[in-house]
Amino acid sequence: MLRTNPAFLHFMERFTASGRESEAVAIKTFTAGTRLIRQGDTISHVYIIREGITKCYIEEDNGKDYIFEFLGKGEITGDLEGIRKEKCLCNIEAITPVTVYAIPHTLFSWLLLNNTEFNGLMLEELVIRIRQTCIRASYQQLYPVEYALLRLLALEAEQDIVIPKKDMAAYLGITTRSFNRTLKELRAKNILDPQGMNIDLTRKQLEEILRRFEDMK
Amino acid sequence: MLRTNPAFLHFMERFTASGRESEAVAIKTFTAGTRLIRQGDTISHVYIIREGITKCYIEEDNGKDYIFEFLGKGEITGDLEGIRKEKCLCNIEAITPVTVYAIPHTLFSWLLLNNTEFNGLMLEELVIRIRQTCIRASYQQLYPVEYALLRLLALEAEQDIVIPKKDMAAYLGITTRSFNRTLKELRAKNILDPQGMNIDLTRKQLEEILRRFEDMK
DNA sequence: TTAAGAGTGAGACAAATGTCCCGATTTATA
DNA sequence: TATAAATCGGGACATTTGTCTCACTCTTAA
Repeated sequence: MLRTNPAFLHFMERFTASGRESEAVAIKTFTAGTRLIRQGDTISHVYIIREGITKCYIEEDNGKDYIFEFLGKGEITGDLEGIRKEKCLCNIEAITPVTVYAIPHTLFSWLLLNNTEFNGLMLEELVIRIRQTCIRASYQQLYPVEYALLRLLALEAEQDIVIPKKDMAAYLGITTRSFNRTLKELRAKNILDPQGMNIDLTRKQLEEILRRFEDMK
Repeated sequence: MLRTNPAFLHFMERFTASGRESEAVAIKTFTAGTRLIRQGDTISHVYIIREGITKCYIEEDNGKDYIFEFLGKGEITGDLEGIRKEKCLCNIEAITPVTVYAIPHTLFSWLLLNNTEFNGLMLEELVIRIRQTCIRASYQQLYPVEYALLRLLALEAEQDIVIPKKDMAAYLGITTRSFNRTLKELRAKNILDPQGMNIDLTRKQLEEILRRFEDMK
């Protein structure tokens, strides 16, 4: 849900500290609500998030949004477009103030080709992304919304972040109305029986979720 | 829908023809219905499809299947597990007789590290896979089934292949009942050949249909 | 302090999808 | 060929999700 990549971040810290080719790397900041990348645009840089949280989403022609992931420290964006020169697939929007390393495509390609460590990190990142995207797509298609919602709440509690309802709904691919309804049903049922839901919830997570329910009242 | 990767296939043809390290590459065959890879297993080889069509799908605990893609010539599978040593994410099942190049993980890793062309092909493949998975997940979540189904039929017609209904439904993440119902509705709207599943439309006609649907909004 | 406006939650209804089941058709087998 | 078994399409109903709307709260500005 909120993905991070400490290894990538660490690499960039070392790389920028070591002068030389790293001069091309700029640091950019974005205020909350700004888009780092706009769907359909052609871009010339890859970003690696140094600080802050963004959402990665597609806007469909019918006006609906689908959020793929929330990206935090060390996550890379614009990489798909850096590898295959195509138009941007998703929007990347800052939901907190964000700082990034901006890497020009030329340097990005050079790193992929000449820096084994960077190349390996990139491969791993892509693999993780595919796995998570597949797991989520399947889960959301084949289980009732109630399950997916509960799982999302658990993740949110676990990572100790707060995501606006609108964004949660967009992440689940449902309307806020459905989101509210399901939330209400979960409350009414006193939720529990996580085992029946096939979700591993710790007592701590459950308590956190319940606490948040109270706040939502 | 049916993905292929001619560049990968071509690489393998050249590679196996050139002796040397390629001795480790074996050719395996599978009859229709057999699984090349079983979800949850630990594997030691990566496969590149030389001939035939497979389906790549997750089986959820509730017994439902979700098909991600149909994979044909030149597509690679087991690569995620070759890059990060994890248990298999998906099942890969032959739906026609299939022949593959079986590459041991040791050689696969070696190629990634030492063969720039192979590394590049792998990166591109992963990028394409992410793009397609994202586009589809979003589309299927945010548009009515009718749209997704029609699009699927168009793809099927375009690629001139026949996919069993059960698999089509699993690809769309719906039941066969829903699939049949939607099909019937499309027919009632004179969108499809009333004969049944066999689509008798040219590419051009299908495009016209899609355009009309856009207008219907 | 009040009034207009934005944002939010939920009721009522509509539409979409799943579940259960039966009868028709096809396939397999004696 | 005849009969049993399996498969398939679709009707009827239940459940889920979306749409529209309104009432309520919370600002903000006069």
